[in-house]
Amino acid sequence: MADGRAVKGDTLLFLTDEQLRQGAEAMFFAYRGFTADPDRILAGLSYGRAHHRALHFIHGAPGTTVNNLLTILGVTKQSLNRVLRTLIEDGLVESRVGRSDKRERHLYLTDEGQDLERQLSDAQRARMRAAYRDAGPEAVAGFRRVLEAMMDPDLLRQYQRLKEGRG
Amino acid sequence: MADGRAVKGDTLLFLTDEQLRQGAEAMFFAYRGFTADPDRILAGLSYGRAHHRALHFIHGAPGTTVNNLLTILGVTKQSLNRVLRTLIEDGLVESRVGRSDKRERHLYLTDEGQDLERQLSDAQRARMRAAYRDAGPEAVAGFRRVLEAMMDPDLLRQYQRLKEGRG
DNA sequence: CTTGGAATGTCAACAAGGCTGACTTAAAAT
DNA sequence: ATTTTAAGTCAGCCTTGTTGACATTCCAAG
Repeated sequence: MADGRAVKGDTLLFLTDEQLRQGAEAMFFAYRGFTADPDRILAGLSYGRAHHRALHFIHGAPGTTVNNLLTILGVTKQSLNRVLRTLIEDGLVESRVGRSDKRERHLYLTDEGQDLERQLSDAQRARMRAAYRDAGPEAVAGFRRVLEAMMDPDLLRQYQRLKEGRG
Repeated sequence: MADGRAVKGDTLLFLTDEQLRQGAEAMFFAYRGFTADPDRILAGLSYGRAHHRALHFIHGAPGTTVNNLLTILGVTKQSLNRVLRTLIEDGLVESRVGRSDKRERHLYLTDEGQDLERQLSDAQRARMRAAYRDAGPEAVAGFRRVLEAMMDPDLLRQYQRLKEGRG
């Protein structure tokens, strides 16, 4: 029906409310698909999505501190601590006292933690790879561009600073 | 770094694991941005994301049954019922006993329900519209294509059947 | 017509994972 | 020496998932 309307200065409105609504629904259903496979794996281990997120970001920035992780994940330290405690107790994550600043705890995945993280991310990547293949390279570029425009820019900057900081 | 590798038959691998990882993170951060504005509105009303979802899909398919909604939302009927009960008590949703099958309850938004739904979807659409504008029409098309490829196809079909059924 | 099974929705209780607030400990900064 | 910061803990609350038990209604097989 109402197809894309072309642009005019910056008052451009190339999308109707209905198209935006459909976009929101697509986002909802796609996110469900996106988390479905890891969720299935986690369910059998008495872990949840919160554990997956912790493992993912520790993997991506080994040696990161608790405080960094809090900022990235956007949860309270009490909430993160509950998750982190079980991961440490179960031997998936190691917490080392900081050398220069002994107040800090630096977080690392153990071999066992690496294994689970890989299992989870393999499942998730398989789904994404299939979706990317179906949609094609140009669609993927657009996908990434829209996602980036949808993020909170402050958070994005913080995250990039974090990753650069530990090369 | 490792840029897109071109395709070759169907063993195409135009993306590295690292690029897929970044895609997953983008999805995570973008979803946070996507839900942030409605969440803020809901927080002041002692409602949550579950209420938003119910309002959204009742708006989109007025007269739908509880069972339909369960399928779409992917939760148990007990979970949905709690949310629905508060919405009905608060006068945002009306539940009418089915005419032909009295076991069914058909759901409608009241005027007040319409108001809140609109407030929430306006906030969400504003964010999406901004992201779409930043990314441009071609990116949006790609975005939609990837999202659709990422959904559970069964669920998608069910949903489309539902919407057509009450065209 | 009756009866048993399936579908639909409700109530109760529990768990995960968010949250706030208050507090301790240790180390760093002033 | 004092204040601030990083991390952790305990207690308690809320939302939103889950199962299990149950009532109602419909429909189909006997």
